[in-house]
Amino acid sequence: MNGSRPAAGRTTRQRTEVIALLQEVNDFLTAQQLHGLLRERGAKVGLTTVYRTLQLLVDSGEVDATRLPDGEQLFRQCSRSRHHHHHLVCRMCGRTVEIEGPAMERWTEKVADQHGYTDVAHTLEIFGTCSACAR
Amino acid sequence: MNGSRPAAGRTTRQRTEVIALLQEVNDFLTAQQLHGLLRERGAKVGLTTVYRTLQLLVDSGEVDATRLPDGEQLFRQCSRSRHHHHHLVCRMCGRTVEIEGPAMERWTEKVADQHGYTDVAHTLEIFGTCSACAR
DNA sequence: CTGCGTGCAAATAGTTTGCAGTTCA
DNA sequence: TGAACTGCAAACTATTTGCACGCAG
Repeated sequence: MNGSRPAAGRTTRQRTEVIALLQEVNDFLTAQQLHGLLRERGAKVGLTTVYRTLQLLVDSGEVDATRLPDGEQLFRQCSRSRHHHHHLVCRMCGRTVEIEGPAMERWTEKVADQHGYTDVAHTLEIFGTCSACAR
Repeated sequence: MNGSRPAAGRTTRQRTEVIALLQEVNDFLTAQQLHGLLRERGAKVGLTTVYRTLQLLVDSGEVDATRLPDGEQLFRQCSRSRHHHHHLVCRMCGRTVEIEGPAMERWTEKVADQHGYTDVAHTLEIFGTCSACAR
């Protein structure tokens, strides 16, 4: 229903760096944090480029994007397995756990269907305080 | 764990108008749309006040807030029954259906618990195309 | 070569804040 | 009366866009 795939574009130094960092961190980061980290490690990448690259990656489905309750965007390289899942995020330290819930997935579709909605999608985020922060 | 309730504040003309409109519309609106509608119907309310009132209502739990995938905030007077629920939103026309899923609620808590997360909360939105828009 | 990609600065858009005047209790 | 509320304009923040230059293919 959505054959997005190519969207690769050129292989530039900055794109490589952004992607590399995303793979290393393997956690949610805002575009700004990402940009900051890149500069720290010496990579000369403009904030603009970070945004543009991220946008590209999200469009091609290589990166997941969410929003903080505060509204800022968070990016993470996780759909690498192209596998749909959700996140359990610590509201204190941000530690994230990937979770799945096939039953829940089915439930959302069933509900949407019962109300006559098609082409269903959903977003689910679970927030909590992780054991380390709770202490 | 959270006995929020009072937070009423003063009863002013503008607050009354905002609340009245929210009750009438009973659907998700952005602060700006709300402001626009208020002006149309002659109510003289400043955008600033709309934002401040909405913030107040959200804090006191009288109003629900979400975000468009685009990032803007949406407000709706629905937790009136103080009952936790979610929404099934048409991505075309915005038509919204309130839904519940006790089993799903329990599931999120169980998952969070298994990972040692406490003080759990979650957000879930289901997007789809309603029957009217699908035609 | 030649057009996609980059980065700076300026532009947006939504939301918040400072402050003086207004109003509810 | 006097603290809470209002509204305008200015401030902010995150993100986007215009444009000239540089580099991948």
